[in-house]
Amino acid sequence: MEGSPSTGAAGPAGPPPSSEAARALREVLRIAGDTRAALARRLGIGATDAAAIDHLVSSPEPLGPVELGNRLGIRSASATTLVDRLVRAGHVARAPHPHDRRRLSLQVTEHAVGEVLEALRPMLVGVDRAVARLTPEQAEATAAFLREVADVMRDYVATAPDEPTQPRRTGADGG
Amino acid sequence: MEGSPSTGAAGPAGPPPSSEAARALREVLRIAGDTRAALARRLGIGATDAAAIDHLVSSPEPLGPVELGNRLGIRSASATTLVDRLVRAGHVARAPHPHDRRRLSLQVTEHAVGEVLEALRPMLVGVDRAVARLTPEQAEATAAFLREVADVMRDYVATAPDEPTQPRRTGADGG
DNA sequence: CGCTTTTAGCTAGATTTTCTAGCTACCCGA
DNA sequence: TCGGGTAGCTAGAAAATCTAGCTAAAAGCG
Repeated sequence: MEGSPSTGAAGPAGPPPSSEAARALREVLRIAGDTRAALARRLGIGATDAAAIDHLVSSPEPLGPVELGNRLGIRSASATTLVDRLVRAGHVARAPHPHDRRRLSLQVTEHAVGEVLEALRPMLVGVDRAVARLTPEQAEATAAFLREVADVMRDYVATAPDEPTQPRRTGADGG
Repeated sequence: MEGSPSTGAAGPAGPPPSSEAARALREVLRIAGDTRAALARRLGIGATDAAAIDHLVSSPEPLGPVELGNRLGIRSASATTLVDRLVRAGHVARAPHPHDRRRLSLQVTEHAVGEVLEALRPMLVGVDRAVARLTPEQAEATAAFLREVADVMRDYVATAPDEPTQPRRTGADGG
């Protein structure tokens, strides 16, 4: 995510952009971060809650609170509170895991899925319209490109430190 | 953001996917939301703080706390506290606006820009590598497609409500 | 110019969210 | 059966955001 700071903040000696495609992609990634907050506002919930529902509905296998917290980058205790919130709001239900009695299988309610789809519709419609403008060959090349980008981002997220690199300082010490 | 629940959760009778490209794009958008948190962890700051720096470095015109808060979807009071944090951490400096003495022009320090670029490098390298695999024609089509997607998302963010659609309930009332 | 309205930024106190620390129940391998 | 590791939860502390309201400066208008 996060755009191209060199052109925005550096002086006139900044390096030339590698390509228009890379520039456009970075812009997409930057705004994509903002769309999560926009979805949360449309749903009337917090950004983390919206991200949690997003993960739950798009994961091929059911998740429990701890695994959900890992994907969101929050602690297990925070994940428990998060799930409490989602259950209280009627977005999620706790179900037992079929094989492991320690675990829970979090189920997004049909109502919540419908709400999310409805809130996302304007964007999904616009995306489909953009896709429709591509020729089959262009669509195929774009899909392969995007899958590669997704792999890169997945790896970026996975290799991020589990904890902050410094103990989250509140005050200044060096003046 | 936010994946394609219909194809993931529906049974075998679900509608065919609109296209591989759309599916790949939705995956990219979903993961892009997570990369913001990953960047924040690498920088040792909060997700909002990382998003703020991102906006500041990629905005063509300088921003003040209030406008920054608008783009992040937070209140002006929270934006003041956010800027306090960033200034304390040495990531941002407050500078006077040249024409309007009410306003501030927030400047990202060179050190912070360097840190962000360093933290993003693995992803930017991977993106550039993916772009390099495209032919010039494919790159052009992809760039046009991504610009259109960015426009759609910008509009999606802009048309989101300023305030939550419901007063952020904490407890259940019907149960 | 003087007056009113609007805007940018800030402070104070309350609310919400996440964190650290630690606990129980359960799975798995020796 | 025993011991290590994992999933989920609770309690209290810390951090982030919010609401309400303030001052100063710009902008509009007689």
